[in-house]
Amino acid sequence: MDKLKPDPSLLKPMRMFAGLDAAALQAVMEHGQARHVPKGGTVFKQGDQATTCHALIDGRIKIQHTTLDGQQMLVQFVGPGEMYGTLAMFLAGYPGDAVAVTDSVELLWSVDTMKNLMLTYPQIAMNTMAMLGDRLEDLQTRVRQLSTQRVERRVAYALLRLAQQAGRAVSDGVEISFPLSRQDLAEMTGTTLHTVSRILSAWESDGLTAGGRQQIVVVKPDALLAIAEDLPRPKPC
Amino acid sequence: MDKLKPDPSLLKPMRMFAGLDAAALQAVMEHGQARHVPKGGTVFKQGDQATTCHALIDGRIKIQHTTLDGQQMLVQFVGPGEMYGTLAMFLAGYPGDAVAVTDSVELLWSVDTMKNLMLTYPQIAMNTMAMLGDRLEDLQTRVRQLSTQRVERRVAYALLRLAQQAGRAVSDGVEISFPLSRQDLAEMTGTTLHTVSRILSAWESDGLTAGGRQQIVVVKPDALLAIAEDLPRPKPC
DNA sequence: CGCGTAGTTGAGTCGCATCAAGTGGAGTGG
DNA sequence: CCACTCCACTTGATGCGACTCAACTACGCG
Repeated sequence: MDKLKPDPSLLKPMRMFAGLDAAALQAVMEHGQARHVPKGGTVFKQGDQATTCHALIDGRIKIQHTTLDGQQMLVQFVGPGEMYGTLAMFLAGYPGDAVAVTDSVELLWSVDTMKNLMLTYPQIAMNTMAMLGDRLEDLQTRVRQLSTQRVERRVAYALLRLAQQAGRAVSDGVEISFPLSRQDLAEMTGTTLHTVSRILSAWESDGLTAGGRQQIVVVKPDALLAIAEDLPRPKPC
Repeated sequence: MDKLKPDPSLLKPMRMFAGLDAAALQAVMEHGQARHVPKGGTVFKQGDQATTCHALIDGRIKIQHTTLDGQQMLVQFVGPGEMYGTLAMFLAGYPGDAVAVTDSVELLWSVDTMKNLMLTYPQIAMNTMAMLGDRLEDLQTRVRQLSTQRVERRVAYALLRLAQQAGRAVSDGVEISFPLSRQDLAEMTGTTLHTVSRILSAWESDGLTAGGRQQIVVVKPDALLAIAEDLPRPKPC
């Protein structure tokens, strides 16, 4: 909860505030506040009255839903520069939990403040709609995959996506740059940790991936892509 | 493509234009145009450059995605008073096909016009975001169901939802008021028409539903609800 | 009357969830 | 420094839901 020095240039690369001039960015920044969230800390909880919306400066946050019967579903991983909790502005409460998977730094605004900013600078509203549109497309992709694709394909797709969003080049490939458990992958792809574990074991013995505890390295992205797109598998070399 | 008489009061009950005064509604209406779409007619096609957004006055439209490999997915049925094709304002092209399942009447605006209206009347943008938020919630429900629930539950849920949105009271229950095939239900719930057919046959012989060709009547909504929520099944009466 | 489209129903198969142990590394306390 | 205890992960065995393949029926329309 440390108060950090505000700096409008932080907002510059954020899609939500694209196209705003320096004065507007200054105004936005003045209405928000920065804080630190420790690893494992909760930013907001599912069902809570939505009073704030958030932008991640550094770290990684996961958004997770819990159903009435205890089933978990991982909605998304949020990286630096991305907004989260914005949906709550238009709904009764937060639709999921937000938990820091690594130490994180975020900016936050009250919902009322952000609504006023949107009315003052309609461009923010337009940008937000574009972001919501993208998320709708994403979710539709996910629905389509769940409806029509095998588990292995979905896991391959999820892993490639994570590598792209949060990959870090290492000696033998691209490593997901934050702790990611089999359970997380299972919740992202709508399967069980058992099945994910089996799939990763198989891939590992084929040399497609490597990794350890809560940590995965994509060694052969092209081979994974072939699985994700259901191309005929190349020679097992 | 008949030109129909514009009437601002048509917009009054629409969520997208909630909170606008008469003058604003008048302005919105003046920029749009009405037209007729015959049953089976296509309003827009997936991938087309998005140039228009739409509101349904009367009839029923279905929004459908087609994947590269030919798989179909039914995204939603649109009823009178609802907007569709709005998402396209923020994306490259229309994310799906829009096809009239009955003779329909719609209003349409060009995307540029609507964007200008949003900048002039930011309330429209706020309302649109709220609608997008609801759709996101819907899709998340769908993802959750696909991940965790059996087919029968999903079909029961879909049917109840349709009955609620587009139900018409008839002598022996509530009838879905537009032609709905098993294939449609299958595409909505992520299964095959075979499985849907089996399920409906079973329900029909238990007296939960009735129906014929492209037509379904919900006879015992409470029993269906029990299935949708996975409650212990009551006595087979 | 014949054709096309919508729906039904059976048999066979298999992907994946479920149940059930068991392993190994990381952190903790003695 | 070593034993203890989690917790993430692995791996086998088993069963079943639902997809696939394949006929077949019935309705509606020209």
